[in-house]
Amino acid sequence: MPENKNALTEVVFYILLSLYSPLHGYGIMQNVKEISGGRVDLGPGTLYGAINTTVSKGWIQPMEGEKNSRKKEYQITDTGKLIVQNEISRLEELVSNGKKILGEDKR
Amino acid sequence: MPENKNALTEVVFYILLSLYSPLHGYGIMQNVKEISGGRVDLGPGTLYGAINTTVSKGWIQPMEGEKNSRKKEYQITDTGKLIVQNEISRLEELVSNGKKILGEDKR
DNA sequence: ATATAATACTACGTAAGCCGATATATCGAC
DNA sequence: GTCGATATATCGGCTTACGTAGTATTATAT
Repeated sequence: MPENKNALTEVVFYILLSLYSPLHGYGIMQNVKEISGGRVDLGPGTLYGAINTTVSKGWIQPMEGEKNSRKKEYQITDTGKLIVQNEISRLEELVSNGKKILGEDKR
Repeated sequence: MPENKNALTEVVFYILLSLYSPLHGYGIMQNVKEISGGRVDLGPGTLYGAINTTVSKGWIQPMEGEKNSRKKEYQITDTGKLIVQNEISRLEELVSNGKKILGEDKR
């Protein structure tokens, strides 16, 4: 059976990147928009949906304690870091394959 | 309104790359598998579905003539080449953002 | 001759992703 | 004291992508 089951969406990728430092949902929304140069702009449905699926996959986790604030913080897990590294490798493969073809096309 | 409508799927990206030289459907299937190192393996539904959507978007087009063979060849259009270039830029942005965060994390 | 590979294509189902709307609550500024 | 920004969360629906299975024809190998 064909199995292409590794690609992350841009949304998930940026959420994972954002959580290398602990951050709460709303902060993720802002941070993703900022580091993507405004290109990736999350609505609440997208954001909290993605948070839930990544939590249930064990890629991020809510932080302990923190009862004093209404902010709910998350951080990336070791599994999540692995996923990010694999994704970067995959992306680099795409870029390198793409550039190879583009180079041949120029000449 | 938020609009994150630029990301290509791996399947479409590799199909576009394959068509920098004219190629028929079945050949695309084999070529994609080869240049992706076996990672991307298309079934017929996926392949011809993607061919149809990219044709209707004007990213690829069937080649003229060629009545002698039952092979139906396609090639990438100028629009398609633009799409590929934008996609590579987008991918490079992801990689560079990713590596920046990873670098900070190591130290 | 016949089986197998090459080649093209459709129909259908399912899952995932993303988004808008909506609800609710608090904080700070003016 | 009111309004905009901050903050969390759910629901329902739309769209797209992908895969499986099937149909059909022709070329090639044995």
